Amino acid sequence: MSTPPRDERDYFERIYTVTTQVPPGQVATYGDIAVIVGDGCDARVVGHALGALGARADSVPWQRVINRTGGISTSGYGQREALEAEGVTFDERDHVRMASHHWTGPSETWARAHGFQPLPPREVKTPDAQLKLF
DNA sequence: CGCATGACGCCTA
DNA sequence: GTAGGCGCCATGC
Repeated sequence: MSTPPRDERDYFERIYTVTTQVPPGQVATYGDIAVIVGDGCDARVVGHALGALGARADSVPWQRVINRTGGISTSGYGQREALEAEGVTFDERDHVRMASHHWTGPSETWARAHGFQPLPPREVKTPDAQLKLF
């Protein structure tokens, strides 16, 4: 297939759909959502889409989407409060404990069924891995 | 059609 | 580890 035209630039709808898949007690980064949506989607676009939720904020768990540093990018929406209510824990720096709550992405079956892409495995930081350049 | 903005991310100092 | 700058894409005017 050359240049997947897709149906339309339903980036917003796709972003909302993927975000809804994030289970309670877990969080995903804007970049993660962008990768899952694929098709040129970018973390910036994800933030834009979530910001445009409006009344649909009640149907989409936007609170489970945070920045790559594990911090809350929003302000005045009680995002941290909502996450804590789900069991998400924060450290002293107001950062989510990603090691314990970072979403591993949708199941391969679900992703393919909806035309999305599963989240690639994250590199596990190990002391030995640093020495293994190739 | 071009400029400015934004709930981001990566690199460098 | 913290601070600043550039790049990314889509949307709105």
